[in-house]
Amino acid sequence: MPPDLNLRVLPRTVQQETVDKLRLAIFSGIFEPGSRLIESQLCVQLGISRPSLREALRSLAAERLIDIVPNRGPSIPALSWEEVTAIYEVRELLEVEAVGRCAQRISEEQLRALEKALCAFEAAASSNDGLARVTTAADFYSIILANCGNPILEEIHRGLVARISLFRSRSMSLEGRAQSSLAEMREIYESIAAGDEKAARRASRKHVLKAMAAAKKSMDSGN
Amino acid sequence: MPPDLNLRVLPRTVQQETVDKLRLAIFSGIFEPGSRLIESQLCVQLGISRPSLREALRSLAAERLIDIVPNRGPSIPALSWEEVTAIYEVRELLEVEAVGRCAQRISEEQLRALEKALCAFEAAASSNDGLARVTTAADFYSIILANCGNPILEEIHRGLVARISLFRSRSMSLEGRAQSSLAEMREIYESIAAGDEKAARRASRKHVLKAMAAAKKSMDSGN
DNA sequence: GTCAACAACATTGTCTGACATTCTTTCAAT
DNA sequence: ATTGAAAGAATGTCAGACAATGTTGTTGAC
Repeated sequence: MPPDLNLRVLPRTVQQETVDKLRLAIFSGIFEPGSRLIESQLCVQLGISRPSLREALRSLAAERLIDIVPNRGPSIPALSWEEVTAIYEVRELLEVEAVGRCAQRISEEQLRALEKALCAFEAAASSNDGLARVTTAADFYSIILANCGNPILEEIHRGLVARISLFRSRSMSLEGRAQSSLAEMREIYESIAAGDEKAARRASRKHVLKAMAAAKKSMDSGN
Repeated sequence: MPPDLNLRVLPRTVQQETVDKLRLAIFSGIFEPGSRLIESQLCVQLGISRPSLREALRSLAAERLIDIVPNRGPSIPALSWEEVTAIYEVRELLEVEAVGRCAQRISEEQLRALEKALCAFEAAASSNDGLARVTTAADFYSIILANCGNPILEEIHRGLVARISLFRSRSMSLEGRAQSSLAEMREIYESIAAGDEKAARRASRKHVLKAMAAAKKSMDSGN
């Protein structure tokens, strides 16, 4: 028997579907930060039973995508700027490392995929579709992280970025941010394509720092 | 009213207690890696109902402390060496950063606490109490991480170390590992005490690399 | 009118029990 | 020995219930 033929189709359970749906809902910002999630309401809206919902909520709480206070139930975290800063700092640490490794080891094929993702973001950056900007940018990173050679790094980075998804989408709709973001991402891409690890790390660090500055700006401007 | 007086005693729910108990049980290695956890058995052993147990299991799964495969249920992950390596690499990234930051910002008081933790580990290292070695070593890091100034870094580091707790305790009982570990930790402590960030980072990196080598050795030696 | 106590309501935490679906194992037949 | 089918075990999911806790609104006192 071929040893690693992973053909098994994982059945999707209600619990998993629910986690995915809620995660997406949180990303899309339909829940106000700080607002509470009422189990009974969610059950009706999602068409599932309370036990299934509660299991899904525990998963999300462990991912830090929601807070659960005993006897008060789940709510959307209202991140302070200190927390956001802390997340961006760790993100920088991980992302710079990932970009550096990626520059050393990415395949031709994946590099082409990365280029394609960059083009997609370029198109989105010029458009007015806020959602498209965020998702295409996410695709770009996702390819980099998938090629850094360390799945744990990838996993943790994904978790961190998820927690600040709202800030990212907000700051991405800041005047001019999409364009400068594009420039920074192009620099990252060029460095990776050239296999220049040092330059790639530099570009990546610059990009994260600018993203953090933009997030702060969007946060200060009240919105 | 004093604004930030966080006096609220968070009630502990059955679910939380269960998560903690199971986490501890996993750390202590009473479950064989790869072995399955049977809900009905755990319910009886923990004296709780299935819904509560299942919620706890979802939390642990999100922390990657257990695997859950649909229709097969939860099991203890059997980490491959590749995965362990990946975890150690990210741990290095985070821990080196934390140690470096800690060297710059730790208070006198916390420094004394760190020294005390080091002494506790020194005592444990000379003893034959395997559990004490692991816990005192964990205390030492925990103080460092708590003083790195970034709670996210701390949180993620804790999660990562949890996932390789078994390897850590195994390698710590390797002949001579505790003593060399002590020397490395003392070097870290000295650098932090001297406020020498560069040296602290160097010492930390060396320590993690040696720990990883020890883990590999203990893994290869079958056990 | 403002504030505090209290009652009514809403929500969560937890359990029991049930059933369909999906593994897993056993055992018989080829 | 391999295959196949049937029995058994375990999980996924739901419905309903009730106590404990939080929240809200009302009443009454000052």
